[in-house]
Amino acid sequence: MQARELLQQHIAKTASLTEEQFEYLFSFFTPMSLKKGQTIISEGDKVDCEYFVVSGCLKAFFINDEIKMYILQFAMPTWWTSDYAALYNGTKATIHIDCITDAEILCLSNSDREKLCSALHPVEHFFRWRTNRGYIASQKRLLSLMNNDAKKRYEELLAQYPQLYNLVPKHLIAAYLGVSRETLSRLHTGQH
Amino acid sequence: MQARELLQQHIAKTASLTEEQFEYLFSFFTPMSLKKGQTIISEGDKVDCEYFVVSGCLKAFFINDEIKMYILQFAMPTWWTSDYAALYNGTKATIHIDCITDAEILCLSNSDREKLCSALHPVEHFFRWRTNRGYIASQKRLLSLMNNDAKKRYEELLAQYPQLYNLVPKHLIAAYLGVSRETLSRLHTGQH
DNA sequence: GGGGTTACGTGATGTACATCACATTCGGTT
DNA sequence: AACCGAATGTGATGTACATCACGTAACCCC
Repeated sequence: MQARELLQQHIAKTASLTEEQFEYLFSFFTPMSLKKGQTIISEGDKVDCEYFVVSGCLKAFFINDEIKMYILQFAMPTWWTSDYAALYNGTKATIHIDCITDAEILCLSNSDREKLCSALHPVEHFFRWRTNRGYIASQKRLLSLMNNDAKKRYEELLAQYPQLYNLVPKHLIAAYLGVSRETLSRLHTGQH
Repeated sequence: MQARELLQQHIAKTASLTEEQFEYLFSFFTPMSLKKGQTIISEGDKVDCEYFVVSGCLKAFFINDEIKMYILQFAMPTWWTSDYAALYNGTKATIHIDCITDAEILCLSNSDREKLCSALHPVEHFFRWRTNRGYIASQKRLLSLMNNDAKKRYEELLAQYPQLYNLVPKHLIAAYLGVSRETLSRLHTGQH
């Protein structure tokens, strides 16, 4: 599906925009094509944009002591990603974002988003709802991390996103779950 | 400080409302006085409202197998709390909220919030920013939970909210950090 | 298509934390 | 002041997971 059409349908789920309004909104987005392994944000970067994923899969991750990696988010089509702390506070990036597969994305700068939110009430509504869903998902993951062991978390993840099993290497799934790759390899959940 | 004044100042930080607009907004809030130990939301309840804390301290927590408790949030003055997953999805509550101390709160129903967001663009802006800050804080906590040991998390919590040390019992702090009360008691961070 | 990097599996061992058990202290109630 | 339950400290022991070490299989890629 075309980037434009995908974004339009995605927004239409929570906000009603006229064709003209969407045209205006879409004019602020910059499309980009990315190769597997390509970096979008590195720690220490100035962060200007957030990204809407059209195709492919990105990962947003944190690196501790240049040794351990923790994945905050796998970003798949229709998902948004960025270093939001850096983007909203105007601070330097503390996380990295790169491509797990080839990907197409749409970039929206922080200032353009704010301009759009001011200009079009429905757009502000859309972004409130989007953040809201992210917040709720994040709270849920927090609880799961405190309450469940590695095996349960793995099963939950695969139940919710079965496509991850074949799409991303296991050591990245381990980094998302917060366990070592060796531990993940020993779980044996009955999947193949 | 009066509830009304506190809410007004709180909102003014991110949205400009005329006195008249704020008057309209405030008319949708219902004040409540609560006693220490009093329950606001129990697991299984229908959730209609979110709550703005005027004074006192609440806790939002999850109970696993009727044994273990995990605290999602300590809600202090000018903080908002509810079971947002239940509130937004119209599902039954999966968490509990009660009072750690006597407290005053302002209640806003889900439908009234949506009504206000539609009627007043600046109010929608305010709620977008509020959720945004919550999302960023939640991501930060997720990283801290994966990346830091119990002692480091305890020190971070006390650095950010020193008042918690004397305000809430240690076993609740342990439940927030995701460790047992015994482990917390053995940390010895140099605090008093 | 051989060579090197990356992914994955699995044993041995170490460690942070949970759990159980019990003692002690604190805070509120009559 | 005396009491009782809640909160806290601390030892002994168990366990989930990390870490280290090594082997093998899969995937690029000149």
